Amino acid sequence: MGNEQNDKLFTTGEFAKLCKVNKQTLIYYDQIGLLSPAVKNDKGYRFYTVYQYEFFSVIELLKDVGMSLKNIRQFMNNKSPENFLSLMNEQLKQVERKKQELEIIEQIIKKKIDLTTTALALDFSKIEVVHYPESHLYLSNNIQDCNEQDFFKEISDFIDILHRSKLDTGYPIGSITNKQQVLAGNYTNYTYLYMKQPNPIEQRQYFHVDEGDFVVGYHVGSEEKIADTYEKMLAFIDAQQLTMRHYIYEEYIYDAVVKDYEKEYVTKIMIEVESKNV
Amino acid sequence: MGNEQNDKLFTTGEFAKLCKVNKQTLIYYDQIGLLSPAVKNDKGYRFYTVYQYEFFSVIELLKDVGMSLKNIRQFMNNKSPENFLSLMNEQLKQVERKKQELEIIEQIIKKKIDLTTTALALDFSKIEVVHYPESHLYLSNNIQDCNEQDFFKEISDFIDILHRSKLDTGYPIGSITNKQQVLAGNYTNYTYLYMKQPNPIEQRQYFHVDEGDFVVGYHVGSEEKIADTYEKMLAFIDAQQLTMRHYIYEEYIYDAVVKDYEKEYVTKIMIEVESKNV
DNA sequence: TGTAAGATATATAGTTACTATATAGTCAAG
DNA sequence: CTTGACTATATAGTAACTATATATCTTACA
Repeated sequence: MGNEQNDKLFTTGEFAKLCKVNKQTLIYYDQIGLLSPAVKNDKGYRFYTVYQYEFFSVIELLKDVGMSLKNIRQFMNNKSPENFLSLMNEQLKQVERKKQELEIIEQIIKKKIDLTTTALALDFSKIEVVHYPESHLYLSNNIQDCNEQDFFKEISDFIDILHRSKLDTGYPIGSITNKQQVLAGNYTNYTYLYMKQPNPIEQRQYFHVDEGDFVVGYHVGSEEKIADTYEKMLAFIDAQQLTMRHYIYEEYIYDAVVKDYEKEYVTKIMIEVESKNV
Repeated sequence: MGNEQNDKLFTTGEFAKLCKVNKQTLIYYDQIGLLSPAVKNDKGYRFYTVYQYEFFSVIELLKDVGMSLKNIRQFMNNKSPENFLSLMNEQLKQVERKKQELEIIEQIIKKKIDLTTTALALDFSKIEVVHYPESHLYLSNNIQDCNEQDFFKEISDFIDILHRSKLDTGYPIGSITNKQQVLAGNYTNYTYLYMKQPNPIEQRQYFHVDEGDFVVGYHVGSEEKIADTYEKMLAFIDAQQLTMRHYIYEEYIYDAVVKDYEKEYVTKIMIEVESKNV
């Protein structure tokens, strides 16, 4: 019958090397009844066959897709080609979900790289008029004059939908204030929260920001003193013979993620304007 | 100054709801110095600001890419736009790696679904001639007449390369025996191990299995009695006036992954043949 | 004003899937 | 017949939570 390599019994150490895992892991798998050696001699020594490698590699596969050892064991105690097939079909769906998640994470990371790169080149002391193309925003409910309770509920709901509807694009959460509030000096009584949607593919309705001119300035420091920056920007608008349109947009450029102290935070303020003489 | 929703302090419970995590998780994050509340009153009560949400969501992002809390904390203790940028660039690469891994897992699962579906429709008692197209195999070193030590080394190396070169296609590990051994009755003295490569895109050199006829049979039960099945198949070859060509291929159809007992395992045997009268 | 529900806090133990360590028994070579 | 390399079990440690027990605090209502 020739030699019988495939009858070779592997010791725990050898099999661990084959599987590229710690020996203790195999002992653990034996203990929890997930993968027991084909043979155990009278001294308690474990011996594995080469056929158990395929078994081990399926465990690895299922682990990689996120299955718990408990669930893997449950399946392994109920082996059949039919069960394996339905398990694999489930796992295929799971892989699809994971791929989608990674896709979203990738987009978010790319956007954060983009935004941070841009931010590093900015001069925060400058106030200027910038022409922006049309953009689409996903809005929260109206939060103007909200009390604390309601504000908590609204921001909570907003973040909820952002996640559930996969609308988190990596842009910062911005806020919209309307002209009346700003003119009354209520710079932080926001009307909406928003997140920019660069690819508004869905049927969902978005808030459209028209193409046009914006007076753009940056506030460095905590929100408490944002009035100073607003006043400078309003003076600039006056000097430039412009008029404010309906909304003012605020977005954090640098926040707790990249700066330690509130006094280093940077808020970008965009005031929608038009020429007075139009 | 209007109302100050954004100055609202969230209690641990509220902030946990906002972040969609267990309250204990926030306490844990505080304990390990990863995310501490903006305010802690004299009673030890924790209060978070809305700005800390962005911080939390970046932690979640980094966790999702596989970073440990320790490493996340290390970054968070060293905040700057520049560091954030380089971290994000690293994580982007990490996401690419993860996407590739998922791609491979997906292919393996799809192949296993394919193979199992096919297997369920097979009649294991039939011996027949099947025409197969050309195929490409990734081969182990020659393992003929190997002793146990060498066999361990070779199979270990083979599996190593399979993983490192991403050649695990989800097909079973097969074995090749040559004609001489089979004619001598040494059915299990294999010459090579192999894994089928359905998409041989690389520059790597593969073993080419020529298009042609194969006598295909199935052995049900442990390898010990495989001689019986081989003898039946050899008789079939004789009866059909065929001659064996150089190699015989063996692959597991049902193994420890889908069957509990060795006596239920199924091996597919493919004997390369040609017509005698050619 | 008192009290009870519901929140907060700390401290500790449990979970999963390992991983490391300590101690003791076993095997194979020289 | 001993030495070194292996095996075993038992136990503790790790990460990142999660649950539970006990105590304190806040708030809403009678």
